[in-house]
Amino acid sequence: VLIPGVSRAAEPWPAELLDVLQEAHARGARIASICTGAFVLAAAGLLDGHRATTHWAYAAELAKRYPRVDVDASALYIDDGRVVTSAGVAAGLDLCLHLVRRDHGATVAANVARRVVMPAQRDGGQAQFITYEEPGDDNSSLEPTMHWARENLQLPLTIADIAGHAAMSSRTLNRRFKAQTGTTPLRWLIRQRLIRAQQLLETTKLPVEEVAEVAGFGSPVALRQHFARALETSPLAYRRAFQDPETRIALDSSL
DNA sequence: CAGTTTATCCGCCAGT
DNA sequence: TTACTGGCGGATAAAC
Repeated sequence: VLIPGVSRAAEPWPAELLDVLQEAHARGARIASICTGAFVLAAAGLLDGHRATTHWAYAAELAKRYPRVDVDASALYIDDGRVVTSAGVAAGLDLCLHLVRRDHGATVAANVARRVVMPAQRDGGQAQFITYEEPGDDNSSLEPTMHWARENLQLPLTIADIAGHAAMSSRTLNRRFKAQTGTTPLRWLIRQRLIRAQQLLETTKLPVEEVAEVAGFGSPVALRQHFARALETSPLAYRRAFQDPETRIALDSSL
């Protein structure tokens, strides 16, 4: 069940709506909200005791009106298992893509992202204020460097290497990276490597050891640790779940 | 999994 | 004066 951004003028929400939401949640449905939709979920009590986010301009009010909700205004979206909330409308796209990735794997998500013409790289922890479009004509964009880094993931890239490619100091790279993407270079790099590893696990039969190497993790241990932290699974379990996305989707829809 | 080593991040600040 | 860069060092996170 997806609650989109709604006008706050519509409060109080119809009791029937809240009932339906609670009922859906009780029988195991996954509930998501975009932007101010989080207020509806909060009113239904579905966010009590959970971490959640909303548009940055409303975060303070949400936290104040619903003290039992752990509001994190800095996140793009927060997946708390059964309940998923996202920041402003653009972050809603990230949330939807995240759900696709969770259900169908990184390869399918990448295809969807390409089809709807959006970049597929943002994770939920990223800051809210970042735009999709690059400044454009000015030459301050880090896009070429990020592209280069993605092409060379298998190399043991350091921040100094990346800064070197961008022809600036590490200190400046850090600052500019944060301004343009909302994350730090290393976090971004690890996420790119994880996505690459996911795709390799889905579409190839390479042993985990080689997947780790090709994705640029220094060791299979590093891959497993990052996998566990970000995806809450192991590489092998992930492969088992997503090895053949077509088959899996067919099976799911036939159930 | 825990302990150690190494790399990254970020506030502060001086320089252009 | 404003806008930006980049070195320094300690807190913190990643790699080993």
